[in-house]
Amino acid sequence: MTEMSVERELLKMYKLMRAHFGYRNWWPGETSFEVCIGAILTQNTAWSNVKKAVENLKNGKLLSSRKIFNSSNKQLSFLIKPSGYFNQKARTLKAFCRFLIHNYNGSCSRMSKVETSELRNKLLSVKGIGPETADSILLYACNKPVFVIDAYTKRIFSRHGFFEENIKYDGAQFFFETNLKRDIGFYNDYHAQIVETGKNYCRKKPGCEACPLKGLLTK
DNA sequence: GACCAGGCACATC
DNA sequence: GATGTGCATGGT
Repeated sequence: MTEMSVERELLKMYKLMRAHFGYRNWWPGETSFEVCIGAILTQNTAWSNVKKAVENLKNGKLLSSRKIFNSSNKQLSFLIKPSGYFNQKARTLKAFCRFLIHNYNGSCSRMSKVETSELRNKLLSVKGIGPETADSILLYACNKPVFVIDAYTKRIFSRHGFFEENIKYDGAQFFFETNLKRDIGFYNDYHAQIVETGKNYCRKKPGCEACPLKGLLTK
């Protein structure tokens, strides 16, 4: 496939998903900070469970970088318990808040002023933040044009023949970022559409009958 | 009860 | 570089 036709195919897929699900208006969250917290809590976890954990943090008046940083591990892990992996995630939340406070005075908008690849490397240096979490924060909290890759992305686009399912994170990201115009709003909704498609129609035992991408399947 | 969910760090080969 | 394992809750 030529690069142009790859781009056309990717745009076609986006349009089909978008027509099916409508604009997703991602990421759920009232503030940039809440988006960051959600990005950490949703690691390998259903969003329905993350919502409960975030609600607990709100009700506990703990949804700020300094409050989280100063909370006890016991209190923090108890509040985020519904999202699973609560000990690990409590550590990661604190590490992120420490990072945010020490470098940007606790301000997400200040963090967002940092150049994209530099900020990505800094985020990746925080223990517990890997490529998907870093990119989710970059795109959805900091408004940077980075394409977020997840398990759904690899599954869907490998089934459609664009690459192998075991492709590396950075390889898949390079594929999308070189074939699609770098546009924050577009990347935002494209990833959201992928997640919606993956959740509903492209699980490991797929029920593809109603999938918006049905008919395009090549594998 | 098995399987999965908007991953990541670490050990081992 | 590839592969395996622990982390943990809640929905299907």
